[in-house]
Amino acid sequence: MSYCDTCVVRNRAICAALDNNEINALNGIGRRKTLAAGDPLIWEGDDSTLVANVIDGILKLTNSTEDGREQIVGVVYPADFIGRPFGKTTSHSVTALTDAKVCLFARSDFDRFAHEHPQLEHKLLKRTLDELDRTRSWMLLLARKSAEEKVATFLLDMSERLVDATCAAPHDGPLDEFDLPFSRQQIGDILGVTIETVSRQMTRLKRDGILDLPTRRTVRILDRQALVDMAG
Amino acid sequence: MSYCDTCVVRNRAICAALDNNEINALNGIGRRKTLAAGDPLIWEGDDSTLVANVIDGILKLTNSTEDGREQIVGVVYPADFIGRPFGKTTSHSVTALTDAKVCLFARSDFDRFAHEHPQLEHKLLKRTLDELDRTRSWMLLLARKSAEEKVATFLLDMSERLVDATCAAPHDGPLDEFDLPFSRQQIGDILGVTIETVSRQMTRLKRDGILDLPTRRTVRILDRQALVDMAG
DNA sequence: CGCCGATTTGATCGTGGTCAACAATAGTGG
DNA sequence: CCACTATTGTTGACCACGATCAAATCGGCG
Repeated sequence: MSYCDTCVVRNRAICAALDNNEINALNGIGRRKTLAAGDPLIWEGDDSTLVANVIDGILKLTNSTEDGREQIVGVVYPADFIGRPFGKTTSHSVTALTDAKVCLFARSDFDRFAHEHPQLEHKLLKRTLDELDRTRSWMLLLARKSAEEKVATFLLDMSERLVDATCAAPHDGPLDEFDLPFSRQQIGDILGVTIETVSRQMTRLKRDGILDLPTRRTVRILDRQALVDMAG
Repeated sequence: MSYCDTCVVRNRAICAALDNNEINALNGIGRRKTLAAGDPLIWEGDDSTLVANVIDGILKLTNSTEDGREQIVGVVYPADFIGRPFGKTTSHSVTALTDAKVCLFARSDFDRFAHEHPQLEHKLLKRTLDELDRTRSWMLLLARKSAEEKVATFLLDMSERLVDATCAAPHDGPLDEFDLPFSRQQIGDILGVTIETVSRQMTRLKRDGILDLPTRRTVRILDRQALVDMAG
């Protein structure tokens, strides 16, 4: 009897590539860990000794300059994979944004296991290729878009990404109302702007009737088309 | 007798994972293609029907907004892999920056071949993970660094990346003199700044005695430490 | 030599950063 | 449940960096 039997991401994480025997073997080398919001999991520049699957919660990947400027270079959701297998060092920090549960492996154990299970590597490869595409698209936003375009793009992105988080209704398509899993500071760190700029743009969107902001964390999209036009 | 026998990147590209029999099989589904500087290979949003290995030359990967702003999201060198296997669409354009030679595969052929050769997928996975790390580091630069820091970082990056291009001396370490494979416009597109800003920063570095710029494309680093300090 | 594209240089302007004050919300203990 | 505090978010004033527009200069090539 393994933890995995009851794992909510069993069929969405890379583990979906494995049959029951294999899952049991994997279970033998992994362990669960619970993180509180704000807890670090991996530090930038650490030796790469850990990899993990996200079971529940949201975590951020960050890079920082020596003088403390921080950039969020990725956000991981349940079923996503964390860490740098087959390599010596990790180039970014991983920190829980919400309370989170992860399934943790020693990198060396995972590397060995992956090597013996090509289907697992295949899943991981697809995931990594997807993530690379997403990351590259984000570069265009960071480098070329105005603050207005950044915020509009971000909100649209969220309304799509958070669909399975709110697994409530089986309707397709993006959400028109959702709770942001980020503070204003974190949104700034994602978009490469300051907290004040995020705030000003949000206020403006509300004033123009494109959004409603019932609470600080809640967003209701009133005019999606306007947002799309604005996203550039 | 296959093309691959004489391929200069045979032992550096992902093909290095294959033995001679396998290489022959791969050779059967690939073909060489020559590109002139400026030639496009793949268009953003195309159906993903091609993948390739770079044999010689340098190519850029770009994303663009509808209104024509362009961002270079990646640069590929000999032995690097191009394209999006196991997926439906490519999210960026690929264009030759210099005259180039590539080894081209139909995506479906490559996908099938890769599936049957886990060692190949493994190499590709490592490469993709490396590229993802590099891309994420670049996000910090795009989002948070000043023009001065961007240019300094870029020059240091070039002095390291171009080492094997100039396979002349067997000395390790970065180059202190090299020819940029990019125009000022392209440097701007990599750093997310305008051509004028690149030019001004370069001029300033020269005036301060940190660089010498014998020709428009040649860079000689006179004070590497100053550049490092400046890169932030 | 003369042409054309690439680059440099200069002048001006606007976006978003910075600094500072204020407001709202969440969290804590009486 | 409310007062009090700490934290987070909002708003305003000002300024700097880099964009934009424009002109001059360089360099390669016929």
